[in-house]
Amino acid sequence: MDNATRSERSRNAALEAAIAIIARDGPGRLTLDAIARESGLSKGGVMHQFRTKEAVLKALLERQMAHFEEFSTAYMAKVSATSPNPNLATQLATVREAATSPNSAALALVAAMVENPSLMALPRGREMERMAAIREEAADPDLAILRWAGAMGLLLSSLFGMSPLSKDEHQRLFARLVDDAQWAGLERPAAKRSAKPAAASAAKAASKRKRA
Amino acid sequence: MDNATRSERSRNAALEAAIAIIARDGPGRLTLDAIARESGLSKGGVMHQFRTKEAVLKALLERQMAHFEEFSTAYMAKVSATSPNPNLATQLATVREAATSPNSAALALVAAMVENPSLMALPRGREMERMAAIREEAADPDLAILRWAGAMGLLLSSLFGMSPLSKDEHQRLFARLVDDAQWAGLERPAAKRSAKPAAASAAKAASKRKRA
DNA sequence: CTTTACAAACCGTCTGGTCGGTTTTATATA
DNA sequence: TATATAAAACCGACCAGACGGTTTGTAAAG
Repeated sequence: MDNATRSERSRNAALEAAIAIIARDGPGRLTLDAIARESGLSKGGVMHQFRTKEAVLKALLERQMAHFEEFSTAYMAKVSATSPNPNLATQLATVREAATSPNSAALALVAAMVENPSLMALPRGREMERMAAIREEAADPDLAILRWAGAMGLLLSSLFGMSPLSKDEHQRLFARLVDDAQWAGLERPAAKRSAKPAAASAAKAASKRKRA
Repeated sequence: MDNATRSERSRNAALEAAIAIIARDGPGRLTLDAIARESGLSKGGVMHQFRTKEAVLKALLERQMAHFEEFSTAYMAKVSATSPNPNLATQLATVREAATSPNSAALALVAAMVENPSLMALPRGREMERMAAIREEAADPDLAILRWAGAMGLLLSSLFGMSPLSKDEHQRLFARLVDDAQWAGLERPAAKRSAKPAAASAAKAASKRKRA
């Protein structure tokens, strides 16, 4: 086996093991020894790939971010032509993806924040860019953010193991969040002037609607 | 000093210390020694009040649940007469309260899930009841849940230290979530029959206002 | 005098990290 | 092609400190 791919396989095995441990035993049980046991590597082997535990967490985070970045850009390419708010659509789809896939890589977030909260700076930065993009394109920025927040609520509360919702409900709620048509009724102007709330902006929104 | 109150003061000091540690250093740094240091008690003293670390976590959780329970019932009493959906209103207000107060007792949740995810069963159970109540009273149950999910998204993402929102934005978004008038435009029937989406159901929802 | 609240030293285990050595792969030379 | 050599991947014993928890002792409350 090629040396580079050997390394990569080991790194991968370690990170997969880490995620499995977090999902099964909780983030508090994520130790270097546990990773070694779970991955089949020796502790020395793990330490050769990651010089410290923080390095593991960082790699986990970056891996997860890269994964969703990829998903995002692919989805974005699909909808950017047809949707009036492709950034929001993409983010909602991405969050749904994260919430749906079992052993979601999003568990990396939990682990990072447990061990070293300052690691959250990276994902937070990325999140800010995305929110800005969502605001930018939205007829009603706050409403767009609230739809995004709704998706995050569904994701995080299930990640926390405290979501009281069934799979079906989850799916249905996400579907509604994604569907622009269902939110067109109450868009409000971007602030600036007062304006009569519902009627005017609703008409405006309806006129530019574009459904698949 | 009375013996009972002496105990209570110690217990309290330990729990306060625990929350301070979680907020400052992250849940991974919450140890019995740290609690002893932070609270001024000796480790023996802490262990006298809580026989195990899990007992600390449990007490922390129960304390937090009791706190928000109290807030909830008080708020509920205020609005139950005037609001068509007092449960939703109360939950939104409670979540806002949790998100707003610094060193939110909600940090107990994070700590619990780190150390022993199964502890989340208690809050999850309580949450299910609340969601059921919200659904019950809502003209458009899914929309109500989504408003609740939005609030949770704002809370949890700031709890995670990954909220990109400013205080002002936070406040404004919560205000909009709470304000029923801003959501009246797009209510949809409780499923059952199909119905023409926006216009018809909006009118219907408006007409039936209060039913309970 | 008994019970309760606390202190402090202590114990076995686990944790993150180090280190010397072994095996596997890559490269150079003949 | 065979061989010597360097470099990378990997192993597993080891270490110091931190961890959850126990034990023993003491002062205050009842």
